[in-house]
Amino acid sequence: MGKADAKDIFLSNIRKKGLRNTKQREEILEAFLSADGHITIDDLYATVKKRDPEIGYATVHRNLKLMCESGLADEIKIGNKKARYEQKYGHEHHDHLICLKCGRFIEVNDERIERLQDKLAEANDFKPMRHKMEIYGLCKKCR
Amino acid sequence: MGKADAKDIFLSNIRKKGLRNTKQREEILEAFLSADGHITIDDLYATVKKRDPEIGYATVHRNLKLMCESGLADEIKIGNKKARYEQKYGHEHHDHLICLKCGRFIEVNDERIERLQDKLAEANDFKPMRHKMEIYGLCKKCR
DNA sequence: ATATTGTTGATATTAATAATCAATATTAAG
DNA sequence: CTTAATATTGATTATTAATATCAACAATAT
Repeated sequence: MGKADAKDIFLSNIRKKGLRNTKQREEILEAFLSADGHITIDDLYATVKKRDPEIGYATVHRNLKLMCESGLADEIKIGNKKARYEQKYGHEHHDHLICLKCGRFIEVNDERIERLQDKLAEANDFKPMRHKMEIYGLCKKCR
Repeated sequence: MGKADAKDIFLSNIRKKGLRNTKQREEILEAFLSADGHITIDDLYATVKKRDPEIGYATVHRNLKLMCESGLADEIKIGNKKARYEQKYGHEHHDHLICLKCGRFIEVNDERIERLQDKLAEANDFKPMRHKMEIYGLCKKCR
């Protein structure tokens, strides 16, 4: 579950689509895998820019989308705010508690809830594929 | 839980904010309370326009937001799609199963999940205020 | 080497939402 | 009823985030 594995996955997905590898692609991937938390495209762009000031915003945008398609990144959209991205490969599924005051994202997971969600879907003749659960409120520091 | 009550709540909230009532406001509220399901601003605008072609889009937009603030309407944002609004007053809290193929929204509720969500928040020293749970997949017809 | 075709980076476009503002309507006060 | 104060409307413009466009360039296969 190291960075190397994630890179391999990305590369093989790229190839599968008939796409090519480039130094920009590698730099952006490397930067994303080194980042943690829930970052925006702007955050990643700023990081990448430090290493290579020649890289453009569009390239970061495109490649982040590509990482999502490859299963390495996950997009989180809250209202009309900018989308945030988190690592997916080697990270367990989780949901979020989101502080309305400081904006902090707390990652949580509850197996019982997960099971009940599946049952709930089943009871409605619905085939669940993914889900999103966000609890908004006040975190430890802000309550 | 009739329409009249909802209107009273809206009116009193309006007044509390030092705002005024207008015929447009009443028409838009009436149209919203008569609509059902998960409608967009455009949907509501079209309905209102039939009764009174003079009413502008901005007015519908503003007043729908005002209904949200008054607790009569709830906004549902899915990705970058247009926001949808549903009635809140006199309607139980519920979550959604969303079909990825036909776009259908199925309203669901599970008390056990609700309780576990509260416990989950509590276990993280988090004060929950509202939450969103959406399960994406394929509905009965599309699976 | 060279032809092919995907990639990049600057910029333009799209789409949803919200802000602006002059004309108008509502409300309270005299 | 009249008037002053101020909120509302509706057309338009501005803002914001996300994505598309395209000429110059780079990666790949032959």
